[in-house]
Amino acid sequence: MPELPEVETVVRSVAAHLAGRKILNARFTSRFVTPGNRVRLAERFAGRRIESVHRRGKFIVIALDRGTLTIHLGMTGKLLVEGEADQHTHGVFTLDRGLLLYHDPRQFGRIEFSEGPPARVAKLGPEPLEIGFEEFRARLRRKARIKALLLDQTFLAGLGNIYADECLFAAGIHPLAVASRLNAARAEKLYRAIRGILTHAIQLGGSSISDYVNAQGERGWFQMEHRVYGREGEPCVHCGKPVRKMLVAQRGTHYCAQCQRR
DNA sequence: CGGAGCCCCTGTAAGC
DNA sequence: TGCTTACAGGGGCTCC
Repeated sequence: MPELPEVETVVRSVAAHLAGRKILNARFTSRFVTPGNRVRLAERFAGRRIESVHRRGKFIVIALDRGTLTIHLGMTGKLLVEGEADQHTHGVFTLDRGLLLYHDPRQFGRIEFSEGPPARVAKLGPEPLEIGFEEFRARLRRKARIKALLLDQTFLAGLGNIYADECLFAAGIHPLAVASRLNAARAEKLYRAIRGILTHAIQLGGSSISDYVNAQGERGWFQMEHRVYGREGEPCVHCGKPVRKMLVAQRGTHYCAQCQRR
């Protein structure tokens, strides 16, 4: 489940490999990952030079000498700089030195080309690691449940289900708490939790729950630090009560009913 | 505006 | 044992 720390890790692990490279050709095989005319899409990339690789939210944004290549990993997407194509490889970029493979069994990811800045990226909210506390607090003035808001990419860009649960637990805030009713102290706890957890997770190379790996095929280690995600029924690390799971915004939500208050 | 529900997809695991 | 079903969740969509 690539969220901000995983995508950041992928970007860091792929940047040196891609910097300055020329795309000789591209080939796509999925009507889901690359909707529309796949041959025409591939033609857009042929001959282009890669100028930079950045992350914005959960998007990988690759600036070309003309246009932009934007990749979203969805649930099971992987970018790999080595290895061979198999039945789940839906994108192959042949470079003037080496290659870039896009692997995605569930095909929830997307590979897109845009002339200018990608439209999907323009709609994203602020970066969680760049936003200041005052702006964060101002954006919390919404009637939505805090968990739903954290998952909303127009609120903040990059949090997903795992880190939303971990941040709320660290801040002692119940997933169903109404965002606008969080006082300044609790809002600041959440703000610090988001910064701390994302930073720590990036340092550990992200969370490898099932099959997430970086571009070199290496796993992350932050899953060892999860306090509530995937721990339903296990004792809370603070109070010992069993970690509970419920559905919020159609997502499995892990929390401690004792430690997290509305 | 907010939320429920459905959809895209496939590997894995649980249930019968 | 083997088949069927549920689940995992990022994001987009419609409807209320």
